[in-house]
Amino acid sequence: MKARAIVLLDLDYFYCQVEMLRNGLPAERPVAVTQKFLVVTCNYPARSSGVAKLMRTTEAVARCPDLRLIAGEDLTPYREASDEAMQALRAFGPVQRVGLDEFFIDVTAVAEARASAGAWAPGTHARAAVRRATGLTSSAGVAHNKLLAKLAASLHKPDAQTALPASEASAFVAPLPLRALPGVGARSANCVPLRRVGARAAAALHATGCTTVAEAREAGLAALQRALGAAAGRRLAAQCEGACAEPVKESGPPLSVTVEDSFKAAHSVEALRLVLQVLAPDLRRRLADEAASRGASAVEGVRWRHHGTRTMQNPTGERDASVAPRGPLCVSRSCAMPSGASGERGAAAIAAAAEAVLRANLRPPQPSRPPFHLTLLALSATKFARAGGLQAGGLRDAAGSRGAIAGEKGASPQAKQAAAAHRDFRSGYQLGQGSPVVLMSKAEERRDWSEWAWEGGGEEELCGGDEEAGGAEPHDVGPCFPSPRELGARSPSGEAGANEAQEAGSAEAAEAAEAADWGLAGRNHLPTRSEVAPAARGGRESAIEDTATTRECRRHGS
DNA sequence: CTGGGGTCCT
DNA sequence: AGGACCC
Repeated sequence: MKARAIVLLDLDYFYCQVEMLRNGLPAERPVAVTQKFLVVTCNYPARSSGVAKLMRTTEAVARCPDLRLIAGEDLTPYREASDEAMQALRAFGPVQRVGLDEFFIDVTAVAEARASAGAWAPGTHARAAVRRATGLTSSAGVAHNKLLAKLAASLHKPDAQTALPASEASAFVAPLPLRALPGVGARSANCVPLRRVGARAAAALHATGCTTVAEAREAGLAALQRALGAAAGRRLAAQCEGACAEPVKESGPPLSVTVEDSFKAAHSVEALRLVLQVLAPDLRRRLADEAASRGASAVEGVRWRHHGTRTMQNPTGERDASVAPRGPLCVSRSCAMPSGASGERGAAAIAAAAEAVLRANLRPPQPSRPPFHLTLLALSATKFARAGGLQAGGLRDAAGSRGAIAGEKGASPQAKQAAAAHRDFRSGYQLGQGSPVVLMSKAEERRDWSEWAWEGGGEEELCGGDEEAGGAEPHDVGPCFPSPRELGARSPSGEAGANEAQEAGSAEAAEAAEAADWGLAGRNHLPTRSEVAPAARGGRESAIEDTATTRECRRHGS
């Protein structure tokens, strides 16, 4: 394959940085973005005080009394910032978005075009463009393929980048734990107790005794394919050499749109209807947003989760069989997506279709028992028609989407009531008298949680080694990639102060260095095994989203 | 006292 | 349709 130049750009502590910009907070101020009772992301001053992602807010404040907490339930600003960053990056080549805060860019063509005019530094320019467009700092990895770009990006952050020369690829990946390779998840690696690993593939991989890339490499292709199957084994073997032929797959409009909510319990169709009254308008609105390219002629999927079925915390799924039939974690069924109606009538049609699916698939009520016990409900739109086919019918919604959405800003009283009731429902609070919704009392809730508790502690303990690796300070990596003069690069965009924190080196020198590093000529000091391994999985931003609360905020116009 | 979305593979 | 993986 022709040599490529790939950039992985990762927006630093994404939600938190967006909020700091919006609120004009100084960089040194410790800040955390919360959802419900959890810190979902925080900036580096907060981290240095011991605040971590997914920490309870009470614990975070105890560790860092100065911590500024910002509610981040409304994802709208994050979606917008992500879109703006993506737009800015399109100038550099095809862009593949991963979550809201990561982007692969294939900069090969642009790099070749610029090469004749001298050295060109893709990571430096891409990060400067994102900063110019959004004000956000980012970290990047620059390499010949997606695998190495992704791994390199985690070596230096925030507001830094790492180029990884192809000549170093093999030595670079060798000491990494297998789990560090993208695509090798908890079920494929042996970092979790085997009793949680149902896949025979994982057991087989574990049986090979491989925990690091170097060991897997020695096991050989045949062994990996026996363990993982032909395709996955081949891919893993390639990754173990630092190779990755996977192209940057340009992200277009989404292939599916899902809205979902989880809750303690829904025991009645009435309760589900209440949830649907929130989910359906949200799905319809999301579809209207996307409709310019696909419209409403999709398939509607309805997915739900039975309480007590197999989960990560409850692998065997053993529980009260009266409300928790044995079976998969989530059940999904689909039906034709109602099309043609817009606005609230469209939402009502979606809700009605979903309710019909649920009624047809959930066990009918029994006299003395709750008919079911669902803990999650999702609506999704998939299998979109090709753009050409839509213009005629379903797209009416889309054509007027702007106006329609604006017109919905003030939600109807019914919608507001449904939203408020739904919020209460999620929180476990009682609704007014005569409510048809079955709610759990606080006592029931507690009992329920105790039954869910799993002996031996939580994920953190089980994956302690992994967590430890994730917490490693990127700058402990030591002298390796990139060279110090690259870190000193100023923005080549000419924007004053774009990288004011960085000191030495001209932009030209930095460009030459970076260009050399991802190209053929560069030769960097190699990190030692112990330096690289812990850092390789570090520093990823969590992108936990709480769209239920987001919906409420948006609906209530705040 | 983890989510809510996504995509891809089987 | 169900998982496994990613953020």
